[in-house]
Amino acid sequence: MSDTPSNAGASPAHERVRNFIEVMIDADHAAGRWGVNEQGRPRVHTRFPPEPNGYLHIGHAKSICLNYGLAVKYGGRFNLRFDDTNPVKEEQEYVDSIQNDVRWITSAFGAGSYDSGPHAGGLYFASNYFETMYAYAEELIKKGHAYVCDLTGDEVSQRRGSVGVPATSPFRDRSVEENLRLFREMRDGKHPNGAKTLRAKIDLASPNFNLRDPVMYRILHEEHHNTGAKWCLYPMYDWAHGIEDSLENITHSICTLEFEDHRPLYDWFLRAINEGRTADGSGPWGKLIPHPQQIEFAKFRPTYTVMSKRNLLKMVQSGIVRGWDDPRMPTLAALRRRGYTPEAIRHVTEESSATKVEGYVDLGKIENAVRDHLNKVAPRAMAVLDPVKVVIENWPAGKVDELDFVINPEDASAGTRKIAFTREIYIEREDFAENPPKGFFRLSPGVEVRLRWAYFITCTGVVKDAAGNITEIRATFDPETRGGNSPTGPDGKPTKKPKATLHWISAERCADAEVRLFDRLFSAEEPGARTGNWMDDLNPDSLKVVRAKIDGHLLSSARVGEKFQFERLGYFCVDPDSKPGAPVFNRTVTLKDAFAAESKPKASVRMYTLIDAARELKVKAERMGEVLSRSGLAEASRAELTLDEVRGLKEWLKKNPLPKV
RNA sequence: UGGGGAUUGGUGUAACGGUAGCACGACUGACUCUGACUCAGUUAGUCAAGGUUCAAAUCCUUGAUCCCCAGCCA
Repeated sequence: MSDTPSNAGASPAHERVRNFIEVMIDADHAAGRWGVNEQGRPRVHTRFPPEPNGYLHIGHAKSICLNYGLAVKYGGRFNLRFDDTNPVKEEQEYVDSIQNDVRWITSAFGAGSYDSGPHAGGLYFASNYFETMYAYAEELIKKGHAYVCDLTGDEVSQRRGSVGVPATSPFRDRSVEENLRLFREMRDGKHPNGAKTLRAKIDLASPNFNLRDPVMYRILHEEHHNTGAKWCLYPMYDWAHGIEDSLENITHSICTLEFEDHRPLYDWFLRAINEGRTADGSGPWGKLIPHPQQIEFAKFRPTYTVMSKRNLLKMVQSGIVRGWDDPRMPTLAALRRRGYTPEAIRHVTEESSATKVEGYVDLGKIENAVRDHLNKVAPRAMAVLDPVKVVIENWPAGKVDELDFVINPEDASAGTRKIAFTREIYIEREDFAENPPKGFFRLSPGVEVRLRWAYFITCTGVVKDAAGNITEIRATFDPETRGGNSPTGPDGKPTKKPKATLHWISAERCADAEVRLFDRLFSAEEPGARTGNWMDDLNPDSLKVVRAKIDGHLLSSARVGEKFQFERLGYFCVDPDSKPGAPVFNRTVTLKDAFAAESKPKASVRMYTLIDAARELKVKAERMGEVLSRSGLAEASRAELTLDEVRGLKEWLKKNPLPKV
């Protein structure tokens, strides 16, 4: 992996550490498994296999980066495969959006994508393998490993058995001939939906319920987005998936943790197909087919959001958000629209590494990754979200001074451009205080501040309306400070050092723009943990729209998708809703704000409340520390504590143990 | 109560019988024409109890807690 600027999201630190999958690959390689590629490295061929039944979200991005990253790291290949075995839930719209999103995320590697470049393995559809899968199924019937079952779905459920009680099916012992005949009838549309299934004959008493004769095929008289009306018989995931991997000669079939107890089934199916097959193809069944290794890892779950397709769909359909790409959503389409970069997403997903530990990823960590990347690449501009007018009393009316504005202090090659300074300007309302609180060092009466790249000004007074609201600030400028530089004394050192530098906009040369300020969609780290209903934790203020004063040059030059840092405010991205002359900006993320953070109530202030809450946990005090460390989330939810508060509480308890009971 | 997983600072993650390290956060300070960035420093951890060993996060035993599993979804 190179360290090109486009690759800046990847820190060398975490590339040094191998995740458990890489450890496994290296160990397998040492044992001679999988063979080698052209470069003599372990052969690695991965895939990302989404079902096209929804939009991809940031959790999928982790899987994409993991799989694609492995291919890049080992000089292997990566396939995008649609696992489209259930026509009821799948749509072409999703097929299109997923391809777009996978291309976008993989672009962060600077090494092509699934369909171009050195690691392109190609684009595949499980539905294109239906014929082969069908042939393998007949083979299993002939080998006595599968049978047609006439039980209905309800009957199967009733007969599933339970812990220690085996399942039953009266159709288990049909002859091969009868099974074959019935299975062909199923394929030929002779039976209605649900009338019959093909089941694998494994073990009705298995403690692993997935092995209690799982269904391989169900009848679904349904149009498929790819195969149309050709089939009315569709394979189930467990039967289909291993075959898909095998046909594509995948080495490592990476999926999420909930499939761990499907792995025995994955292996059973592949072994059943390979039974009687030989390396050279001699014998009745032909050549052995590849048997990939299924590996499971924990999902990527950010705090302050919901991730399941069902819930995301509900938000879209109920109008909580404006669509799948509403910038508040965790979908990749939304993140892209909001201004996130694929490099930042890659960085944060890789930083959390592939493990088997299920946890949450702080949303703050994700936000931090975008800040880091955008700080390096985003050109600066000035905008005032909540303007208040400042009149420079000693600046001649009508005079315009063209000053130099540094486009990106982090990138000297970005250069400078001109900005206009005039008698009337706007500054941010929160940058002025008539009676400044302690620690406030922005503009207030009698105080001198610097205007970024412009002049030092000193506040001389305010103008108020009848209600006492400040409508205008009066100030004077210092002509010796042009460009924002202090005059220097005889020793060459600056004679003035204002404590604050404010952003500003010329009132005479500015433009108006809609700016959409997003906040987290939910007010709880784990929506629904408290009440069981995630809707209860919706943040009513997740979207705020303001009319802002922006740098005049942005009016004509800003293009959809373009990203800026509005100095001192955050990173912003031009939304597709923009019209010529009427740009719309999305706030991707704010800048860190140490002053604002300091103004928040300290955790210790609320500690007594927390102790009370802790007692209400109704857990023995002597076990409090343990309970909080292990099941803190659930208990805290019941006590309506936030995670931050639990952390504070844990620290407090360390220093002040509660009395033993 | 069956099966499958998991547990290391606030969070995430390394260490694979031999110095518990890294990143992020938080806190201090320095720097600064963004209260940003950057830099320096501080803070803080092996789920518990036994056992094996010169030596245990790592091996053994017992227990605790959390997650997943009885779709003709994936």
